[in-house]
Amino acid sequence: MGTSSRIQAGAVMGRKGEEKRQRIIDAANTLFYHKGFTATSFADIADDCDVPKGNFYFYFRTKEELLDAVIRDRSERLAGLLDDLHKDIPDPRARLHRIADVPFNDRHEVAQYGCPMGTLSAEIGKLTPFSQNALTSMYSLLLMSMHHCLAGMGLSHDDADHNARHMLTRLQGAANLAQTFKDENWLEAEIADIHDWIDSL
Amino acid sequence: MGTSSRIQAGAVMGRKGEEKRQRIIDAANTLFYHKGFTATSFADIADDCDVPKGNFYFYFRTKEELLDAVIRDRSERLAGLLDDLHKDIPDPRARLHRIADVPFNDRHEVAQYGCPMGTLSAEIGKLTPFSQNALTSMYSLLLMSMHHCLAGMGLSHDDADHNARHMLTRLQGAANLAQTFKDENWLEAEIADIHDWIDSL
DNA sequence: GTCTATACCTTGATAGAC
DNA sequence: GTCTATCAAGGTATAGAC
Repeated sequence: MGTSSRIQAGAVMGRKGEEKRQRIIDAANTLFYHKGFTATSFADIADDCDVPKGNFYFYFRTKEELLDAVIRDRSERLAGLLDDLHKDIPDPRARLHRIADVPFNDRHEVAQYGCPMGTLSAEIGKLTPFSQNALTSMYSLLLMSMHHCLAGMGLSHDDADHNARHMLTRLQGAANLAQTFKDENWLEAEIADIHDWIDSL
Repeated sequence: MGTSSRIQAGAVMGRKGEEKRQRIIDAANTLFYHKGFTATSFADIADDCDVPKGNFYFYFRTKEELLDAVIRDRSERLAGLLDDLHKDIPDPRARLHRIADVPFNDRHEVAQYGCPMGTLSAEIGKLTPFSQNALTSMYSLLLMSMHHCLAGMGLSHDDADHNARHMLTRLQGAANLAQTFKDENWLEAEIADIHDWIDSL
């Protein structure tokens, strides 16, 4: 948090400011997910977080900087989630099953809005390289977690690499098609297959 | 073509008009793919196709109608491509291999802009149900072609369903992640795996 | 430090001349 | 039928009062 505000607008904030900044990020996070980055306006965000839109520029110099903060915030949440799984579930295979279930747990939203990372990445990848790094490092978190599980299950380094990529690909594709067809069953079916595949390794 | 113009603006056009309408669709098609639907303005399209933007409304009542025409145009191209494959390659397994190679053949563009259908679907799915049907019927074309190949390879109806879904999921995920990482190798690696998988069926 | 008022630009869409 | 000129609305961003 201190890290991310350093590279944002040079603002020095008190406790209240930090809290307000977070409110903006939270509202933007949801709206970028539900409507997309380009289709979301500052007015939309302002309505949702009760901060006047003119005030946004005290916390973020541009819309892209807000996007960056949103992605970093998501990364931190994902890192926390993966950390928790790592602490709570020592068995690597069981843990991998739980990772496969992450999108399934949100299947209703995923069928409506797609994968929060995948849809944003698809949009941003066309627009600007600005937040490219933040996005790929977020995916790398997932890949590393999967890799760690697979290695723990006895796979070689190369095999773990290969299968982590494979698993992420399937999850991403399932999320995209579940959204396209507005059908959670697509996600459900493919994730069920992934569970079988994990057990076959 | 006659069919699609009927449901668009009530315009009656001559040969020149049809040709101009097609120029608009072609330019919009490329720009929606490269920049996204929301981020593409009529001014952008007008610049690329040498038709004054005010004139667009003679051919399409709204931007959404233009989008619809773009998707229908893509559908016709895909249907033609699949038809050609069907005529040229009678062996179902060989044909399925060729279908798997479709995104691979455009790997350079896919690594930059993602899957033309998948990225559009991810964006549009959040905005409006307007072109939902046109999009899903386009995916259904692919699914049916895959299903037909799989059934021809001796799989039961249910197995063919299941595996067509699985294959489409992998292709879609591979395209998304290739774009995210700006890395054609991701696409290449996953499609290589799909070829192995096809041969294992 | 925080927020209001607003500038300036681009958007999708329209009206009416040719 | 085709296109130019323009609209009202909404976009991001800024300047400056409190």
